[in-house]
Parts: sequence; C-alpha cells; structure tokens
Amino acid sequence: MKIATWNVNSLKVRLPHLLDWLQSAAPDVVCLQETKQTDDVFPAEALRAAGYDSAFSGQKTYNGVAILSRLPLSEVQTGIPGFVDEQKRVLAATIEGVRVVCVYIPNGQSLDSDKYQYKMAWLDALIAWLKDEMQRHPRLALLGDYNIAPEDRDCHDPAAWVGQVLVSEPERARFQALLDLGLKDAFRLFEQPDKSFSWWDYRMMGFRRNLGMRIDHILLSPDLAPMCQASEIDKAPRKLERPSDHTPVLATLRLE
DNA sequence: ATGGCCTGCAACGCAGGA
Repeated sequence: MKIATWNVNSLKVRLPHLLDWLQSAAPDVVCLQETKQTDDVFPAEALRAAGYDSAFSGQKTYNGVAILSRLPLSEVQTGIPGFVDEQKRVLAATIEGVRVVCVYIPNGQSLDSDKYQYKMAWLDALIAWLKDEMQRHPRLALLGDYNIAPEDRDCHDPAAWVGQVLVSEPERARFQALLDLGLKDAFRLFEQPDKSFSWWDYRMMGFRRNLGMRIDHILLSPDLAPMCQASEIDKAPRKLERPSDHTPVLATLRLE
C-alpha cells in the first residue's frame, strides 16, 4: 500500500496537478492539506473518476484536509476529540486496517504570536489523542504538513532560521513527543540524499536554489514501521508551472 | 535569506502562509 501526503495550497488551483500525479505516482492513499474549499464544492466526482474515494473536511479560504483512497474508507472522523477548533485541520479514516490520520498542523507565524500559542496547545492535544488512538489502532500512520523541521539537517540554513517557527525548540520537543509515543519517521528509515526538503518558499527562487525545509512527514506506529519498504519525496510536481509550494512525500507499506 | 511569491476574498489591498 502506497501512502502519501501533499499540501496542495488550494485544491481548486491544483486539481489538474493532483489528477496527473495520481496517474503517474499511483498512490493508494493520499492525505491532502490546505484544500481551501468548503465540502459542497469538493471535487469528489473528478476524483472518483480517477479511481479514488474521498473523505474531506474543508472551510472557506483557509486550511482544509482530505483523504483519497482507492480502497474503502471507514470510521471517518474529523478534528481532535475534545479539542474545540473552528479550523479544519484533522481527518482520520481506517483503510485496510490502517488508521490513517491526516493533519495540517498550524504554522504559528512567529514565536511571539498568539498563533504560536495555538500551535503549541494544538500539538499537545494531538499528542494526547494519538496516545489513545494508537491503543485502539496499533496500525496507525500520521501523515501531513507538520510545519516542523525536526532536525537542523531538515533546514537549508539552520543559522538563518534560529528563533523562527518550524525549527524552535518547543516545536521540536513536540515532534520528539510524537516519536516518544513509538512513532517512526518513515523518511528516516532509509538512506536519503542530503538537503532533502518538502517545501520551498515561492520567493527568491527558493526551489531552484534548494532553499527548503522538510516539514511534511509520514510517521508510522511500531506495528507499521517494520512493514515500510520505502519512503521518498517526489519533487516532480514542484517543477511544474504554477506549483504548490509543497511537494508530495510517500511511503510504501507491505501489509502483512 | 533578511525582499522579491501565491491564494482567496472581495473588490486591488488585505490576511495568511512558512
């Protein structure tokens, strides 16, 4: 089972890229973030025609998540239980016995912003919920835009980013708390090229100069991680005209 | 790297992203 995550930065704009990519990459499951559209206009029919069922939770202008699957989805859930949040950032579904959790973790804006406080509280709620969710679903995959570069090697210029969101110590501590639950970073289970990133700023020719960050991740529970055969970042969609600023991250699982 | 872009909304200049 090939699973993937991709922040599309507007599904309306990126639908042609997505449909092409589904064809070429042939993933079985795709978690999308920043769909930026309400559920009544979600392109479920176009995706169904491409062979994918979908679950989605969107809102106008901001945020929005979806899970696409070639296999049946069940137990669809939106949001973090008990955490009141107007923003559509979480969607979970069970596919082939795997609990797939799609997250769009808040950006935080800057360390002195109230959005940063929201990010921290949000992450604490996520960690607490996942601890329970992993008990219920030993095969769990957490995919999404984490807005956290876990280590300095996940940032093109760590010195320039000191004191900024995506790399701050409290954010990284919460990423580590996810690892402490037993989750494994699928990408780091394998040898990877240096300076592997999943997001590049639209400005300053960030992609061409590879001034990026690795902030989109696939974490796998202890039962699932040993079944992971490969994980990679697919940079191809980032090279197209009018791309998303993020590019897909994939993991291949051999379910036993 | 110190700014430059992109998106959506709604009405052309914001907010928000990262």
